[in-house]
Amino acid sequence: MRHHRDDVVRHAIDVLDAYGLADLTMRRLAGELDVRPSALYHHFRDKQSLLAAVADEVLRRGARPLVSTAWDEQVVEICSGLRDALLAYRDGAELVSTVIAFGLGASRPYDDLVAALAPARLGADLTPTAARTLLHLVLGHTLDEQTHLQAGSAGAIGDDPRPRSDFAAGLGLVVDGIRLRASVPGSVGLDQRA
Amino acid sequence: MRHHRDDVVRHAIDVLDAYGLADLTMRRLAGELDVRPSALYHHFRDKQSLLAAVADEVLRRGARPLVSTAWDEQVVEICSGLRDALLAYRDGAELVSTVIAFGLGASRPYDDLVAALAPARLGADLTPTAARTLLHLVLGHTLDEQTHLQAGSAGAIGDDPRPRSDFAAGLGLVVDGIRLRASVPGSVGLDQRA
DNA sequence: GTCGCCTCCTGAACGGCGTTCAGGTTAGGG
DNA sequence: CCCTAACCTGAACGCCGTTCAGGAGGCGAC
Repeated sequence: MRHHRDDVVRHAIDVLDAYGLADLTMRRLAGELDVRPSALYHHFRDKQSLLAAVADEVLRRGARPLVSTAWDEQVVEICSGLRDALLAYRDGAELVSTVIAFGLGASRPYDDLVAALAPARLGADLTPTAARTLLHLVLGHTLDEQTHLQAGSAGAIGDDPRPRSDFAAGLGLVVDGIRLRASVPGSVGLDQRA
Repeated sequence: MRHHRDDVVRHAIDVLDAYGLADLTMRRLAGELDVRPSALYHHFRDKQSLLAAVADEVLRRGARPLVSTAWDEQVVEICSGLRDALLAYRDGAELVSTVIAFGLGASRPYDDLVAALAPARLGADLTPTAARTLLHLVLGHTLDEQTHLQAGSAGAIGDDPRPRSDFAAGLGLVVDGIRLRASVPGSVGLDQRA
């Protein structure tokens, strides 16, 4: 049976989730598609491009529409949604982190953050900095979290799991820092429990 | 000539700086030491352990004593020092990031941050969270920065370099967020330019 | 002085990886 | 029905990390 680009990406996600990023190899993926490895190079220039497409698909599947109107709540939504998307597949955080680090794709979360931060009217050119800071926090934290989760679910112990809502706490830290520089205060002043 | 563990680590750093992490291979390192690859396995159980030792040495070489007394200034010192250490060698940020992510070593910066944050008396168990948040910021940012720096110094253009003091701005964001939760306010209230 | 030990290393192999390329096959529109 | 483009094969290349049995060499103990 012959495949298209999308079939390859779909199967790649299956392999990723079943065997992990280290075992997401061109040969194994080809085997899963019942095809010779060289066939994959008809669809992707190299493995990096494949991984970029896989990362984009992981993010696409995890995408949710924003429901908040205040910029700070939107930021929290985007970051939490990104974390959920990364946790949805084995090694998702590692995959997306490397793709972003090499600048090959997965730029959607950054763009969304910049858009959400725009109404805050941060001073100078602080908006990209804030967006990157948030992105680094989410990627780093989720990578940590996922590594420890998977180390725990395998036999390897010796690593205490992360506290329950560590993510929310770290994110709150950064959002507060951003809020201090905002000309438009977001939802601060409203009931924080709302 | 026969080598010790430390010779191997030293040469590994040379190879890292000259050829990059991707080309820091057991075979190339062995070649540089004028030795067969299998000889390296007398000194290190596997490549991961080697990389952990290399990361530790990179951090050790970059270590500087703290000069500040206020906790928030110490935090900035530690983070800036870490960034400098990572930038001192090619792919330093990528190396240390992966070693930390896999939990194989390079725990010094985290421990230092926890120690520096202690006097702030953050609520609940927020100290480890704050330390990790800072660490993720520094690692993520520096990885970004170094990637773009090296992409620029190679022929590959198309990527705008990061603004000059983007790092300090992002760090300030997070430190302010932490300061909001501190029972001991650090150097706030003193002249910020001091 | 030589014996034995411990450290360091060799030589050779194993299985796996990403990637290339010339050429075969097949589906689907004109 | 044929042609073209999309898709794939088969075979190879040069890397990689890692293992293992065994050889060499310095050095302290006797």
